[in-house]
Amino acid sequence: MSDSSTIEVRLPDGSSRSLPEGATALDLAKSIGSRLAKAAVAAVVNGDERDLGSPLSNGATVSILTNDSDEGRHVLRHSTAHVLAQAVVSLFPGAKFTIGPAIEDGFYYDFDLPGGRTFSDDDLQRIEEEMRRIVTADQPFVRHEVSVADALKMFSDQPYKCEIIERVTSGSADGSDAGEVGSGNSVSVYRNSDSFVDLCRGPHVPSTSRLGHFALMKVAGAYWRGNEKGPMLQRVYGTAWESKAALEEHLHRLAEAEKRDHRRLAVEMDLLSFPSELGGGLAVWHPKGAIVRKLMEDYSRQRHADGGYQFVYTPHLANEKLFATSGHLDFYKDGMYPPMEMDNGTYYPKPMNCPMHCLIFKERQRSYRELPLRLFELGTVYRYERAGTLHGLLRIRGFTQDDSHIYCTEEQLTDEITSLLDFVMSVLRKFGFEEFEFNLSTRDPDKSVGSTEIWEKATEALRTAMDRHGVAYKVKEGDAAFYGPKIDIDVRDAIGRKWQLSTIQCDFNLPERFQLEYIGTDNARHRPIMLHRALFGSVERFFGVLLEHYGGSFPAWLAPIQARVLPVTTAHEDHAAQVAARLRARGFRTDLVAADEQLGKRIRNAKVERIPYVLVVGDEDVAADTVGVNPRGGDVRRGVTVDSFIAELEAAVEGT
RNA sequence: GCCCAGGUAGCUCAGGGGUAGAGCAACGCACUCGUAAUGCGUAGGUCGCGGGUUCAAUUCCCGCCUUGGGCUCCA
Repeated sequence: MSDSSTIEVRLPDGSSRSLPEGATALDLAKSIGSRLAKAAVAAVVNGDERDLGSPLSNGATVSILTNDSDEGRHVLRHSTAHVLAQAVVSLFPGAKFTIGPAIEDGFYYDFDLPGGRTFSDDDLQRIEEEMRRIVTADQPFVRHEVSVADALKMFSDQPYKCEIIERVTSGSADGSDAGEVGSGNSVSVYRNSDSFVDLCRGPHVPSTSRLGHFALMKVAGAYWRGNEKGPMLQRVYGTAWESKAALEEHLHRLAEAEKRDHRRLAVEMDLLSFPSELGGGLAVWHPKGAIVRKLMEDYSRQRHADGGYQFVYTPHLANEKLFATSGHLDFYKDGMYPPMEMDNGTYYPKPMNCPMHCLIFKERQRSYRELPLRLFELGTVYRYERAGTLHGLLRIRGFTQDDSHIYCTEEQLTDEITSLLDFVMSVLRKFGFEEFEFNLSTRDPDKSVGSTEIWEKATEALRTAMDRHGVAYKVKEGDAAFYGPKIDIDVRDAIGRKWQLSTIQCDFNLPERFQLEYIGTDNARHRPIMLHRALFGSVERFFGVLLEHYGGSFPAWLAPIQARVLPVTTAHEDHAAQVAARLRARGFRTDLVAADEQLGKRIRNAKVERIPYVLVVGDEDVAADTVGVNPRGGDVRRGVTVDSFIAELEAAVEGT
């Protein structure tokens, strides 16, 4: 088919196309269609991402990356990061630039500014203006392969780039370095003006004019290579999209997420607060937050009772000897509150409940007939989180785990984990989560206890359980806790964000340390295996996630107030009070707001408070024993009998 | 802990070297109203805390506390 002057390339749909020899990926895109050529940002040639300007070879399989695909946006963002670096280098002579990858929804670039200078918000504006100038200048991104020696010369005034080059070529690079430059004896660089060249593996868009729908978002500190002891760099975050509309949509999504911020909603809805007098990372629950929390906890207790768990309570403090035995003082001391001295002993607030549950197990001799023994506690723990990491309810210092420790035999392990997966998903579904992702964390040989055999057995049990369920999972190598492998379960919330909530962890360390034993059928002593598991994880954190998931509009069964009764005028207050009393008698959380203000205002207030049902009673309702029902997110219905509303509310509560 | 940005009335925020302002909320009065903000009035602040510069600091400078965004860490 092809002679010396044409080449043949294969397209993703299986078809082939002839092109003149020396044709580039862009030529290919143009030959397919002008719209494709316009949207093209890079190409995938035989599985590798390449610039559009790269010549194609005969027989290559080629697909064009367009700017509205994830991969295409990635290229777009990476190129925009380069423009950011170029702008900073031109505005801040002497600035050292380090790395600047594309990330979810955007990109960042880290800089080391001369004299430890930092960026201000004004700087960000100037940088953005300079970036727009560069985009308008339509500078081509031109790729060059250069030898390591030449690259080192080229970047002689850029120590961070030299470090990356050296690490890559010495083979000690990790993934992020390889991502910057590629690997081998030569490195690739991209030049897009006489004054700016950056080390990069590519690919990039053909020219800066292909960019433009971007915004710089914020400036933050970041350590070089993420190392706390390394230099603190200035990181500029930005976002970039293929079109103005996509950029605006993204900014809109951010604004929407901000409206759902659980800290904002917690104040607006009077749910809880973090008084500074109390200390960082410690919350107090106001009545409306407390009722929701109680409902969550009651539900959890009910499900655990149904699931064969036994409830226990343990104290908040323990003698240091307990945490020495459990190993927390060896492995977890940095995460613990400082000790207090009393009665010639040293006591610590507990960072976990497991050691105390082990004491309960150990308190008397156990038989195999008791296993699996499932101990459950809503146990409040205290962890010393570093000040800069605290974040509303999502990261706090005092929190309550829906914590359980299951003691079982090796043979029971797989079954137990299998039923746990059901249990977890069933409980989470009750809270409106439908999408789950599973992660299996395996052993880190440098930070683990226990024999290889038992790690393998436990990991296998976790795998088997997930396979039985047919759930897909990702493996995170080396991500396990020191005491055993685990399954972490992420959920997607109503606006698609991912939260890690539940965890199921195998532990063969604590049974060892506490010398836990049971008597088997063979009348001999055996060591049980222990499972740690939490569904909410932390009740506080789960509450925060729920608040954002529902955007404050709790379903009827969880809403602090389920129905509010509003008399149209003071003349209707008696009837309104009767309606409210009837609802309360049926166990519904109901209140009444008297006619001191106009009806419209009171309805508005109820809506702002996200109350599921607003009931209006006026003359007609007094006469007919009815209410006007104004449901959240629905239409007003007049003349509904109180009894039928009660049935409706009952159904709404049951249904969720 | 480190980098950046904040801290002004209960909340959201404006202001700015000459001892402070709005909207909402609160309170009072009038209005009694059928589905998302009635009107008028009153009260409310050591402008985060401490120090410095100045005739004068809420404003400028320094330190601390605290909140938020990141880094690191993590439920």
